[in-house]
Amino acid sequence: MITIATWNVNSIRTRMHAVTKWLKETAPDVACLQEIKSTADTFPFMEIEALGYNVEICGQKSYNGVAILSKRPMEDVRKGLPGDESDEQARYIEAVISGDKRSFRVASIYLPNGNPAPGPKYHYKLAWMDRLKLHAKELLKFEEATVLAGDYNVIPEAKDVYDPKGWLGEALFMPETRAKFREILGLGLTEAFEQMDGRAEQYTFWDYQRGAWQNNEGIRIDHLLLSPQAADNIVEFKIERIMRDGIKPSDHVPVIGTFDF
DNA sequence: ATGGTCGCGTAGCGA
Repeated sequence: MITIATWNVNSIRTRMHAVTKWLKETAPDVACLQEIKSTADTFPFMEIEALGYNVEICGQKSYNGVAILSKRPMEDVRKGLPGDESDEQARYIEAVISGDKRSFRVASIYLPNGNPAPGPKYHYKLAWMDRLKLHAKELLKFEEATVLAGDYNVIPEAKDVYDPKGWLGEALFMPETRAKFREILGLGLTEAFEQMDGRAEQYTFWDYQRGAWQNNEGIRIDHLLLSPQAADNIVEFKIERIMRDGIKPSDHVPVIGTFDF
């Protein structure tokens, strides 16, 4: 079995206490991280490698930045989302990893927030989603197991937000955003979340402000999107809600899929 | 009540 996690850590250096504890206890085979807010010269490679992980990053100073940590070697590492050579924001990295039964491709995605909407930031978000759609379409042609993991900054449905009416004007929940997300799914991807026995609400983010965590005012924006070959082999899906507690938590919690790869 | 909290980096922006 292979466990693949996605977690927006909101700065790798500030989060190292929680990250090292998590890598020891949860010990995912693959961890896709977002918002590392570091470049290679400030990323804590040594500490993470000492825990048995190979590390690949697409870094940026102060903002954004994504990484893939993998217990197994990574091949065909690609940094940056294709489709716009002028885009300098570090929001995409992918790699191919061998499981016991088959190899799989995994991506760590930090989709733009897009607020305020409308405006240039929202335009950038939608354009970025168009590029992701094009790239996902290319990846699906391989007909291989593919897991597109990350902070999508998309609330798919009303059930995924504590106050749907209050969020209608937000870039994360606007009809055009959700329609674009559905377009991407429409290529033939499925959400790993659909594997859950969906009783209670299942949020992945709670704002630091206004006691959002204490009041369970959360949203579900961290997703695992699966190619058919990955969806056929998922055996478990978990949201590590408990990670929102503790010392200096990220505002996001890890989301983890287990695959028979 | 136009607030509140983080992180980066040391002012003010991004989320």
